Amino acid sequence: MTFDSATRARFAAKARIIKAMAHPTRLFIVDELSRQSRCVCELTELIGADVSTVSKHLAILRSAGIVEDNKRGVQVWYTLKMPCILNFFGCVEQVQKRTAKEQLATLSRK
Amino acid sequence: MTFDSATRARFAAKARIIKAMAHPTRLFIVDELSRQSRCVCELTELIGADVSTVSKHLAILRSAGIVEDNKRGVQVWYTLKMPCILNFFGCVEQVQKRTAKEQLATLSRK
DNA sequence: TCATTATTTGGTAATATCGCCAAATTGCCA
DNA sequence: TGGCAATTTGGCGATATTACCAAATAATGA
Repeated sequence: MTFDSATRARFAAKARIIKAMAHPTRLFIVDELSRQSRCVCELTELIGADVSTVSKHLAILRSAGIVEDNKRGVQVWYTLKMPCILNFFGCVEQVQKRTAKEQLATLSRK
Repeated sequence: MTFDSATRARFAAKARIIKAMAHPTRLFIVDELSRQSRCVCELTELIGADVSTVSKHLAILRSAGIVEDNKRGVQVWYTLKMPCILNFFGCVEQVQKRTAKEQLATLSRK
């Protein structure tokens, strides 16, 4: 397959969604939302960053289509909309385990 | 769960692996390697960027533990080491489909 | 050994991301 | 209506990412 501009655009669209997950704080948010919905104020409390920072992370996840917001009075509650995203964690952990195992092997070989 | 520094480090390590996937060219490489191993020269030809650029993308995937390189003479062949990474695509496509469906619904509602 | 090919590494300019502060917006209730 | 709390938006400086060019490295064969 060639990397022509249509192909490039297709991969760019997918990359945008993956990129939304590619940040420690946003991974934490997804993990947290997999257990329960949370309002911005709760997430901010848990994360310990400025509210505006948390709000922007949520906007990135929302615009990627990964989470959903809904307003209850003055609060905004966020929900994990695409739980299949959690499957990322399993593979990432496999990668980490394998890397750790190989590094051990490399060390003992010296 | 709180976002203390140990937790933060754990999520940062995972984010690093996901970030390695979060680029159109690198997604393309992973997709291509899922079909067959390729040398840098072939990938460069397919992608149509400078060799040094491709080499750096490969270094990112390699240091994340996603691909593996091995030298055959003057060429370096890359292999997909963690095929579970391909599962990302399925979920990403689900996200895209759902987003598309919702946008249609929103349009027709106007 | 010398030239050639494949790949990596160093450097740099352009661009994107991130986190905070300040200000704007929204909904609630006195 | 006025004020307060929750959230988002705008803006900015600091940092990271990306792509290219040039130069270094490595393996091959003449």
